[in-house]
Amino acid sequence: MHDLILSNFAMHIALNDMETRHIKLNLEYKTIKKNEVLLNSGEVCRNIYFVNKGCLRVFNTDADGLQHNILFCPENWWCVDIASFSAQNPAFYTIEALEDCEVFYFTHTVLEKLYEEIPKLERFFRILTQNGFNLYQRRLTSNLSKTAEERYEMFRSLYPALEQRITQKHIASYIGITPVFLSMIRARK
Amino acid sequence: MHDLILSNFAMHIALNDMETRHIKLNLEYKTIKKNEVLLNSGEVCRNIYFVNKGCLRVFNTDADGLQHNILFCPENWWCVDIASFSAQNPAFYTIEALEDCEVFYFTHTVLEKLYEEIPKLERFFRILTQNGFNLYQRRLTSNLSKTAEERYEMFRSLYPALEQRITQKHIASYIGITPVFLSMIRARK
DNA sequence: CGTCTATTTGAATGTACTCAAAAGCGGTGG
DNA sequence: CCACCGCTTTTGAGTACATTCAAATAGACG
Repeated sequence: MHDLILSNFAMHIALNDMETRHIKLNLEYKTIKKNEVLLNSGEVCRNIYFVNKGCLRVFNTDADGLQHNILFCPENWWCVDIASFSAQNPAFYTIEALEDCEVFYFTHTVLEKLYEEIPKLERFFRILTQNGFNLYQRRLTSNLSKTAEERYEMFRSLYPALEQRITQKHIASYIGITPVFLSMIRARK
Repeated sequence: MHDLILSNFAMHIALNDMETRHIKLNLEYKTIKKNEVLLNSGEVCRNIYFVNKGCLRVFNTDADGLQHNILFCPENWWCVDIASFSAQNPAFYTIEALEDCEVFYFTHTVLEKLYEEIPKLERFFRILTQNGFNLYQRRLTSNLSKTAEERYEMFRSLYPALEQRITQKHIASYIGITPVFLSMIRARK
């Protein structure tokens, strides 16, 4: 049951048996249905989620009521509103299930305690944050320099399996165009 | 001389006299001339810079040879290609001085050593990375949802003093439009 | 003072959006 | 299992936002 998340930790840190057991004990688990909301914009983000099965999306709703997806989290991804989680203040983003999901999560309180008990975990999440920082920096750069068609191709190579699982309207929102225009891009191939 | 950088540390961590002295001893200092390059895309980013005076820009040059600014670093900002610095592999970005500058910096080797000696520093840079992560996430969101004119207003409110110091062409590149179009936006006010 | 670069202005073009209508698709209930 | 409803995708026409190219003007720097 914990295979995926343990292999995820192992990507950046080495945990011994005792640490592994301790982490498992502190890890919560839950299943959520498609369209269920894990975090609402305006609420405090109390948990950091690991997607074991299914797919989440992170989006913001702008002043005109339009939704903008900034991230998809399929299996093996971590998902959180980092600003809200780390400062425990109201979230800017909403997190919602695109499919039925199974997630593990740490509450903020538990994670702070675990940082003391297993300092390696702090390192793990620092690396995760760094990678995310870099990912967004790169995406910002490509949004500044590339056309919608090129961004669509980038999405397809970043998430090759995901295109079949989520609707075009969500992909369009992620790359920053209207669903109508995405349909036109796809038509001219 | 160290006033600004010490107050910057104090924003997130409390250092005692001994730690402060130790950090000062490990901190390098240098002055650079306008247009001088601190890091070239393709080189390994060996240093993490703190801007004490002047202003740096971070940009990437795309396949067509066009430059795209992703960040300005005036006084009191940290500046680094985080992916290159943390993994010590070739940088994606170039860092260049927009004005004559004074910078402090840690080399990668020294910082790794300092993390062991003063663990609070690891915390400091984790928070810095988190803030940066959040900043880029927000900018990505606003680039997806706002027009050029709105993004220009956002730039002005984020960097109020900077507009007078840097050229329009660099601002245009930062908000992702051509200098010509920025000039038109400014004209219709 | 002259040269080089940045900015402005104008016209033509292209990229992406809005609005509207039709077609496709998935889930639900009879 | 089919019919219906709601949502997504497609298609088309007209429009707005932003770009390119070109030329003129202004500014910065040696």
